[in-house]
Amino acid sequence: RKLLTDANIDSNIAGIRKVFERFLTFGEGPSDAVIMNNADWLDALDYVPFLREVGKHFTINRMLTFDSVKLRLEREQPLTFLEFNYMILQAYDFLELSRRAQCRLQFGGSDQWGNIVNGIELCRRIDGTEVYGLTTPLITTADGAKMGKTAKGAVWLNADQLSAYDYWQFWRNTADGDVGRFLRLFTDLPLDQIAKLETLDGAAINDSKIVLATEATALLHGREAASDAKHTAKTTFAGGSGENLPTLSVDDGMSVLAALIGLGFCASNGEAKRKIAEGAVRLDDKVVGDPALVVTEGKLSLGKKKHGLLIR
RNA sequence: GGACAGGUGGCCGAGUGGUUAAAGGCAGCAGACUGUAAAUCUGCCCGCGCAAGCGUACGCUGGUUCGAAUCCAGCCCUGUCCA
Repeated sequence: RKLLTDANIDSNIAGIRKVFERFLTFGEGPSDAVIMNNADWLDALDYVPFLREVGKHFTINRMLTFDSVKLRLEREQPLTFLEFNYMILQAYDFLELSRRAQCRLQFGGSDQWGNIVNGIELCRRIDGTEVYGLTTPLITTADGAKMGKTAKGAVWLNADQLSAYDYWQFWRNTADGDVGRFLRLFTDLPLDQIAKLETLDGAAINDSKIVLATEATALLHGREAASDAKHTAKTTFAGGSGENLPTLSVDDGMSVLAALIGLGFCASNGEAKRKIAEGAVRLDDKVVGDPALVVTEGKLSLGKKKHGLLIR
């Protein structure tokens, strides 16, 4: 595991906060959310007192039984003492959170189960407080892959990394078999409505995917951005040019290659040329065959899904 | 500190002097088929160039050689075992 610098950590905290602000209210009110930094207590720890007060509650025997440790050892992969301690520190975090902020529930992916359970035990043993854990299964797609990959890499929640339109497209391209499950997990729609949506099959399931995309996008980016994305997709895929597509203002004499790069569709001239040779590039729905073509304005497309507007 | 093994393209992994911009797999992109799905098939997959070609690249720095990912030296890092 890579060690992060303080500056990295600060920017990560800021990024996480930005995303969570979509869903939570941060502030001073009784039910408002707070972000706490475990460096506040971990940095101040004295090793020996920590071992005496916290370390005595952990047996190696028990730590070795947790999957995170057991699997590493079974595979004969190295596990440093630093990493081995991670479980104890996360348990201690729960204790501190329960003390400082009356935190009672720790929520995480199922891979965090061991860490969470250890925190629960520690709170009970040291303070006698009763705290709880809740884990969710790791979400995989119908074909068994971990979620988190999309056409452009990770599914970023931050709009700077992935626009609302691209986020909408991610959900729009959900595999058929995932639609019902994802509607339940990632939207707030009533369950009876979801039950209806997931009975659609064949081409009709596309309507369910549009609902999924719009609802999921509305939660993260707002209802308006979701509607815009839906509208853009509709006009774009119906053959017209949606007005919310990424745009690029073209300079005089700009080549189609430069335009493809400018829109972020291709990483290099070489890639852009290859795509043209493959017949993947279209300008106003007409295939572009000449890499030297000078573009002025219109809708530039790479493949079926990537579209951008060229403006003067 | 010692012995051994290893560090190759986003990842895994082959390659032990020229035919190596580097096998194969995964991931990714595109084309066909479709429903903006899945599966399948096909092509692509370091950069620049229309091209011939050029430039970079196999942990780092030097060296040997006409020629090095491949050989040599030193260093750094990782792992296993010993102290």
